[in-house]
Amino acid sequence: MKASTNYTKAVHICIYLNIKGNKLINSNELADSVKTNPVVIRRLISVLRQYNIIGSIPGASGGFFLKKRASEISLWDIYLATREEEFFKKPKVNPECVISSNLAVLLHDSSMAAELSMKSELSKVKISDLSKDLSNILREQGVETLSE
Amino acid sequence: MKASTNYTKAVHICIYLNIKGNKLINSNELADSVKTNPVVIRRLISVLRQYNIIGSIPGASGGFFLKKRASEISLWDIYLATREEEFFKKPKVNPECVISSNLAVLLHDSSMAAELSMKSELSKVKISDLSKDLSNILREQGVETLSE
DNA sequence: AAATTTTGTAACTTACCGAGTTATAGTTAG
DNA sequence: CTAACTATAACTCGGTAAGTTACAAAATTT
Repeated sequence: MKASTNYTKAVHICIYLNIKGNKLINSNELADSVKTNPVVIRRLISVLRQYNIIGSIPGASGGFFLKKRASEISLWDIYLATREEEFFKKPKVNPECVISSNLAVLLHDSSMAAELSMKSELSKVKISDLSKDLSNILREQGVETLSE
Repeated sequence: MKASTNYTKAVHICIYLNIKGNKLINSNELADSVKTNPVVIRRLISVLRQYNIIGSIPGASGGFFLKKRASEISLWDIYLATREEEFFKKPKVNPECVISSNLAVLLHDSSMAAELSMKSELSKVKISDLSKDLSNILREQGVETLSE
């Protein structure tokens, strides 16, 4: 499996946009929240845009917004958008070894099945659910400020 | 998800040991097959040993062997042994952001569920199955030499 | 329409970490 | 006792995710 924090960052961004409502949020504000660089945000969002999860408006007072309702964006959607090409990363093939040169084929089916099995679980959870969960956590913590 | 080729390498090693039968195989031979360094092999096997998948015998004419029958080692066993601590890698927490500081909690349940959902799929496939699949592939390719 | 604010992206740099290497202590066979 | 191994610590190397700089393009503001 390929390393990446993109999944987690993408969830963060979606919850942020959801909480802020219908306002356009720019990459600077998102970068502050995620504590990273605005370019990193724009790069990640350019992928999420291809998957129709986030929309963007360029130009002065432009910014980003959820392209779908939060109840229509699942963790599986975000997983699909941010996942790496290969589920299990393969080491370089040793052509002199019959095992090595056939490993990808040998593992293909089970890898696909394993990845697909996550779909049913991750599809259950929507961004709207997580926003709600967050509200509850903050209420328990005595924090009242969520949106402003 | 954390990057690592350990899962694939571990499967390779197990198939290799299985095909070679009851002989002890040393880290040099395994390293040649996987095309890596003997230390890399020993490091990986030291983990697999903790999970009772592979055994080792030190000293002259020592080496490695499958600790269980190939039909009792599933891909899930190997996944468990070689997986990284966290299913989805988290970026560093921004304590000033209520989303960031609660993300791990928010995503915990669905991450666990997703990972566990793979169990049923990966448990189905045993090292003995893969060895058999490999034999079939090689037979189709007209290659006769598997063990020696 | 000029100035300003923002996205989009390419190109470069930095930092981290998996992988590879070196070195050495410990273990067993012969 | 020596040779052939494993076990593991400590170090280096290299690839790549992340961060940065730069600037073109787009839209708003004045």
